[in-house]
Amino acid sequence: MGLTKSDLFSTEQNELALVAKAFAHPARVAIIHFLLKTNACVNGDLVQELGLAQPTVSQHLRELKDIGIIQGTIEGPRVSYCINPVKWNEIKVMFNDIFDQFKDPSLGSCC
Amino acid sequence: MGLTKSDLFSTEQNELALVAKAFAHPARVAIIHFLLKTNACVNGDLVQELGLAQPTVSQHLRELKDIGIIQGTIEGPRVSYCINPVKWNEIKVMFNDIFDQFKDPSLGSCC
DNA sequence: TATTCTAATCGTAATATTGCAATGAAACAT
DNA sequence: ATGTTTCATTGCAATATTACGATTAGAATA
Repeated sequence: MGLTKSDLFSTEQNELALVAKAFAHPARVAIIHFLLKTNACVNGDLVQELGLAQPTVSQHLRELKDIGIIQGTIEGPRVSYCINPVKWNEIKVMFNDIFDQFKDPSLGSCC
Repeated sequence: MGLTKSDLFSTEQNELALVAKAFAHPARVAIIHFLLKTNACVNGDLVQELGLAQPTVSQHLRELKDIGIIQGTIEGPRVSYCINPVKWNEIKVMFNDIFDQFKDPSLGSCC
């Protein structure tokens, strides 16, 4: 069906799934990488960097913005995007919460 | 088009995107949560837990298995799934690598 | 062997995602 | 004002994902 049954799951589970989607496409990972490296950039730079058409890049940027992981400000005819520090930290905490929940059962593990 | 242009991106970017997909659906997050909590379980338990049909759960399990984040062993008529400790650690490192690449520009940030 | 139980697979329908050409909007320059 | 530059939006085609009913495969048991 392609329709996720969000109501079956907890708010945390839905939220994590949403945030994970930011990283779930290589183009968006590449955008995040680039933003981390340059600490601010514009759409045009990314079109060069990624090799995707301008509307495609713009769309990925909007998704990242909707998720909240990046933010943008208008600079004359350009737009500057950068990582949202607060959200970034929230996401980091969310993932580390999960990662740390796993206790390696070194004493006779499961399967 | 719906066709990801993987060849435009680096191996790391594609790999991270692939792994992120494990977390990019609330049902899979719920499965991971459950596996973390119980440290091993079977498909049937998950059908109860998730409220999704058995084939749907089975499909999500296979995706998680394909990604490598979980592993399963046959136990009579049942299958026991659990977290793959090695892969789990790899994924943890991958995400933390990215998370730690961000230096908060507290001194006059970007946008 | 026949039955039963559990989970995987197949087939299919519906929705989501990815990508781009064309177009639009906003700021700036001439 | 007209053109230019930069990015967003629209509209559409193609592929991917999600979900489930029906069926199949495999193991345990009667």
